[in-house]
Amino acid sequence: MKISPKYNASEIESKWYDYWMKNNYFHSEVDEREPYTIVIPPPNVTGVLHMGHMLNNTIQDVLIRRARLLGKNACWVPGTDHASIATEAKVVAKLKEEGINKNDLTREEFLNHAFEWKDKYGGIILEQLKKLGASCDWERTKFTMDDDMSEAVIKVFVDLYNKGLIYRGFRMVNWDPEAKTTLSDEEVIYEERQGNLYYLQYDIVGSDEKVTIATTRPETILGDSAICINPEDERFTHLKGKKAIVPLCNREIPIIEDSYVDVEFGTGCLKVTPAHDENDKVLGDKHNLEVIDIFNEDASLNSFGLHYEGKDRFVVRKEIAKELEEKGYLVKVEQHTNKVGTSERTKAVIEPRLSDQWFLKMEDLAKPAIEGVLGEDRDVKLYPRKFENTYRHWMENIRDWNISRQLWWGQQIPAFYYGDGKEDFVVAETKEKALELAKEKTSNANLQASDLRQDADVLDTWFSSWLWPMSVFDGIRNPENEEINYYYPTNDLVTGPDILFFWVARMIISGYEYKDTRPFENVYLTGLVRDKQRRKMSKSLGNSPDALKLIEEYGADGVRVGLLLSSAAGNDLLFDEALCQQGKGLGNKVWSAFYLTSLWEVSGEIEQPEHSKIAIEWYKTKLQKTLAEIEDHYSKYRLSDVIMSIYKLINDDFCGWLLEAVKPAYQQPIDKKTYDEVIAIFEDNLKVLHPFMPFITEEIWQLISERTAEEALIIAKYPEINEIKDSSIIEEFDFATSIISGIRTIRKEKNIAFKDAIELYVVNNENYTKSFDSVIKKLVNASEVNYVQEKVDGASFRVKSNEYFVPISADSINVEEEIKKITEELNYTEGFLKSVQKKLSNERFVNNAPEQVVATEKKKEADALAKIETLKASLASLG
RNA sequence: GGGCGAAUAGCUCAGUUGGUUCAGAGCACUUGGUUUACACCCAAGGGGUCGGGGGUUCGAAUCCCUCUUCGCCCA
Repeated sequence: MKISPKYNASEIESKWYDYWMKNNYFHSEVDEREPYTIVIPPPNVTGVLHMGHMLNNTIQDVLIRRARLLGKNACWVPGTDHASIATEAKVVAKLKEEGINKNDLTREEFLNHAFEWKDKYGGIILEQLKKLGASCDWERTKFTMDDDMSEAVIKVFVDLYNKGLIYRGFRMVNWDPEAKTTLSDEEVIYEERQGNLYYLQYDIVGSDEKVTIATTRPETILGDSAICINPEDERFTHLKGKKAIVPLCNREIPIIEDSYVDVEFGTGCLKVTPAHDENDKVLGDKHNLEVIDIFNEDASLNSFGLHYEGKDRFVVRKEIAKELEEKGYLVKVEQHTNKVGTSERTKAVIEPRLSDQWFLKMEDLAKPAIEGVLGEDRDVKLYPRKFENTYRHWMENIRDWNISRQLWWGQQIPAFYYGDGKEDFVVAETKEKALELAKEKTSNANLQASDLRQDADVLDTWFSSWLWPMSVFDGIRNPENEEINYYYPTNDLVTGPDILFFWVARMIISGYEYKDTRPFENVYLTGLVRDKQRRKMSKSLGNSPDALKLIEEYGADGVRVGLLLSSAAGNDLLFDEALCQQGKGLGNKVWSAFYLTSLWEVSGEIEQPEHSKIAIEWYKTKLQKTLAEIEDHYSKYRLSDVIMSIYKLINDDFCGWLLEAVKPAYQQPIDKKTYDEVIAIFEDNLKVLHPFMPFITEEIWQLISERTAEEALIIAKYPEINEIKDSSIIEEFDFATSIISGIRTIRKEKNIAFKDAIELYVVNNENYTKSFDSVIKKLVNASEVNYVQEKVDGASFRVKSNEYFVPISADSINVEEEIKKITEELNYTEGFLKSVQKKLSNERFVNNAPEQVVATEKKKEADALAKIETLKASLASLG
């Protein structure tokens, strides 16, 4: 068959993806083989592929494809996450564009819009993953709000409630006034903001005294319920037991004492606003203070805001400062930088707010998950290990998880209220069951379903994704089903360290709680993808390349290799398109090597030449050695080292040395034995490379010979890894490459064209094998390798204590230069010898160092001495 | 403010229990070359006081102390 000298990625990639799909290679079913399972970190259902996804999913695909080649039953479960806040925000924004206000819709109407949106945009990202070559079992695609997935979530909620682990609490939460919902601590991003520190004067009841406090939020004075001083602070002793008057609203508040107050900060005197600050809430509880909430849910002021009622907090901040100034309460304003919490999704400034929320008690649940990761047997292993410390710190200081969100898009909390009392509710999986429970609890048999009102809140998105590895196999609803028993626990999880706590830790927790086992054995934490200037890739900076365009330009294979070449686990990846170029370059190299073999005319008539025989023998050993190295890298999840080893194997060893050694002369046929062996080697190379470059390897595999569907590369058998009994051939070959390099250098220095054959003379002091002479002759175009006892006139070089001579015409020999070169080499070697001998003459070294270390030093000494002797002999003959 | 981690070639990083895998890789750079697979190529080469200082040791990139700089997480 005629092979194109150029490789066309985009055409070939879609061809093979279709072929793989058609033959159902990605699909997995329970069978007797060993399972290998990965669940995808479900991307947001409305998301589009970005560089982080590319990295992440390439790694997963490499692991899955490798497992498939190793004969395991590989199952990669794909899916998407409903991403409550992010998606709801997008739907609200879209409705707004259409002139529809969310608040004018019923819950059902809104959800209809949301599902419409999801059906339209959801899953785009999964289609994009296919372009990357992701070999997911698409028949298993899941969505965190599928009916069965939601059922599992509700079941778990009810179960945890019944275990007493879920409770309702009036707590200070992070309130996003824009999305009008609670955020978990992890969804709050703290930013440094330039603000003001306002110094305000409060009058003291029954005296002319005043007290000055400093605050960054003057609008909250309307919610003040105390002034607090440090009892040790002598400046304020005279205020003890007195009362102050809040400016503008003229409320009397107590002056309390607490050592919490930092005497250094501001005036050393603090206003206490329990409704609007976490620390103040603690103080308020301790001192039994009134709680005055001055905000509406959109952070505009309510009736406690007096004449500011209805105005936004930031507007009020400016206006109230002005009013306070006019009325003489404002002493001064200082510039002040403080950290402000903002919403990860809406960017709105977070308002600490007291409200009724649902919480999950974490302390006991976390214990097995701490032991699982940090215990001695490392039941769950984190790669790289440095994340274990971070994990420990978080898990040991874990706080209860606020699982309710004031949204509609998500699983509605299955709590049903039958009255107005705080405890007038029941928790059940369905309304029917709830009614039964409510009847029991109230002893009111006449209670109707219509009397029950379900909690309006939904559950935090992570409350569904923390069950992901179990729920995708229906392991919550049917805990003993065949699939969960087979595929769970899964093997590897690949994700970013930014969701170590959001997601990974919680899956570990739920795994131990519901299956009493780890959810996965290994967690590979990738780094973040950054640009060359180390900036995070983001839409707003516009520094994120279009993933699909990259694939178009470099091919999926090229992008995959480019991404992995520089991404050691846990290290940030500084993305540079040049890396994709390198990836594409490897593809071209492989293709061109294949093209070369396709040009060969094979003859059964000729014998295998010596140089081919020995080179193939060497490569086979080298391949085994590399396979072992690769295995070691895989076991440590060092995928960038794996691909680098493969890169060197194919680029240098296979193309650079082996093919050059066996390549027949122009228009000469190749012997059949060599051809067959090279093709077999090529096939092994393709298998090793397949997980990284699935498309081009399959293409070549199928072109090498006609294959049935059962013989496709994607399901081929990975090369066997055998222990190398004798690796001396590798060292001998390395010696040969040094000789070859030496001759190439001479050719370059003396301007000898490659087509002009040279003669080579050797003084074989090392007693080095002659096995590779045929290879050397071929690769340097030497007509003869002559073994001699004495120096020969011409250019020379040395490998260890062996001397090599290439006779050249007398006028191109520069004796002075030769002398200089050899003298330099001699000086270096003598210096080296000196340092070795110094060591060896140190009695303490000889007595204390291990025998082997001393032995190697002695060997160094002997080698150096031998070399010095040859160098001196050379000098003598020259001079 | 608390915790964790990092600093090695121009860049990105390896370097495991102190000693032949100890100063390495890839890229970039310089020089030369079409040699009938590949210029998306090949060959040869230059380049580092292992962040600074101190200590332990026969021996330190590696262990300890200290300083400097940077990153991440949490409050």
